[in-house]
Amino acid sequence: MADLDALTSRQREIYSFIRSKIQGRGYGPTVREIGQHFEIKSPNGVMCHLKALQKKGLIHREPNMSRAIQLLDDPAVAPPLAGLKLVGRIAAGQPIEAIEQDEELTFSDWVEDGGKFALRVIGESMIEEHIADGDYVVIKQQDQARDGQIVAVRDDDGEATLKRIFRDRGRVRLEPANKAMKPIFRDKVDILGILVGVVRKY
Amino acid sequence: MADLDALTSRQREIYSFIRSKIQGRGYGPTVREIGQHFEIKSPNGVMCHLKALQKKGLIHREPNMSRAIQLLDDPAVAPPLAGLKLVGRIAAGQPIEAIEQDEELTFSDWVEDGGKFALRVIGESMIEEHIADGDYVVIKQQDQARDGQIVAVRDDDGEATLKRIFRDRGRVRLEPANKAMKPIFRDKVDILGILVGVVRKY
DNA sequence: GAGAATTTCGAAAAAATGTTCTGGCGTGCG
DNA sequence: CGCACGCCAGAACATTTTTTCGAAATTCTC
Repeated sequence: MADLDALTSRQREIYSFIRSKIQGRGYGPTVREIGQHFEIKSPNGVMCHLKALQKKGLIHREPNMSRAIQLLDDPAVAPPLAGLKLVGRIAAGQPIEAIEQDEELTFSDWVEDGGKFALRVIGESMIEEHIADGDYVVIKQQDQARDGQIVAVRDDDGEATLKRIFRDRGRVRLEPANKAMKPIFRDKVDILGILVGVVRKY
Repeated sequence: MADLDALTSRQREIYSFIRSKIQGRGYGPTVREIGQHFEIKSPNGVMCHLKALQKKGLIHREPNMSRAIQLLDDPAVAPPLAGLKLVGRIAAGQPIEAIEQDEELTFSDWVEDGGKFALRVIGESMIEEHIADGDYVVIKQQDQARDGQIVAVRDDDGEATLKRIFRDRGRVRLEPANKAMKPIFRDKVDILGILVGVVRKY
């Protein structure tokens, strides 16, 4: 990635103006449009900045062509990963924005890789695992599971159910995480996938 | 969405040429560029098609401006939402892929709107709300909160802490969701935001 | 077949746009 | 201080680009 630090503040302004135009309406600004927005009365003033941006590798231009500005590190090509800034600790007195955030809470691993789906939790059968009624569980599709894993299985009635799985002398034991409920035993179960995440929305 | 069926084959060709240019290099073609590509020797030939496309509502043009073509049903404006298929019930015997999925579990509301951040939960203070150690909470930044809401507040030591908030005779009571812990009272608290989501990854 | 819509050509006018040159102002640096 | 550099004004020029006018071939419809 091109280092934005090497830009002057003016150049950064102009760069993001160009970007906003391209993303906002689908085509970039002309030299004069840029000048008008920043109250630069001479096209040459803008030309200087464009040349600087070009030299620093942020944009590419075709000579003698109107609006022919390409953004080189185009985020449209590499769409922003769906993520949230992960703020682990809050330094006293500092605004949140100032905190160093080198981590992100991303959902791309759930969304992009495929082979996963979500299921809305009904009931309290996994409440001791802190999976509550109304939560969503993210399930990775696979038909095998190891002992002790939490799996989504297809129940007798065709509904999906979430249980911890154990093999028990040739049979399968499905154990809820709720003392008020009893484990169920089956000779064979239809595993839909294993639990990889929980999401709750308020 | 505009019905592409109403287009002649020529118009469809030209429309997708414009689209490919915009998406490929970031700026659209000029009238002449379109003409050159389709071997239309007169700019007016192209103008006709552009006017037709405009009348049919597929593009928008600004008069007297070069390359000022906007695609109206632009899919780049509505990027694919990050989401998981939401499978509420599993029909017996059918493969998962075959289930009707009209709902999705999306994270775009957390990611796109801004003003939100994530915090890793340390400890068991909210365990009765089924927010466990190691979970991530999604916080919407705001400095006000209503009684009973779960909020992230900046603690004395500068750390963030998650508590349920109540106003109690001029003072603020912060109540953990854990019987083993006692509520704390403060004259004034620094609210970082309110809880809007919980995410757990296995 | 008449008429409308689609498609194209050719030429020319008008406007927009990119480019270059000259000059000026300020800031930081050796 | 001289000098490089960022920043901009103003004017002039070359090109590109849009737009219009007039005309025609083709296809489709009523």
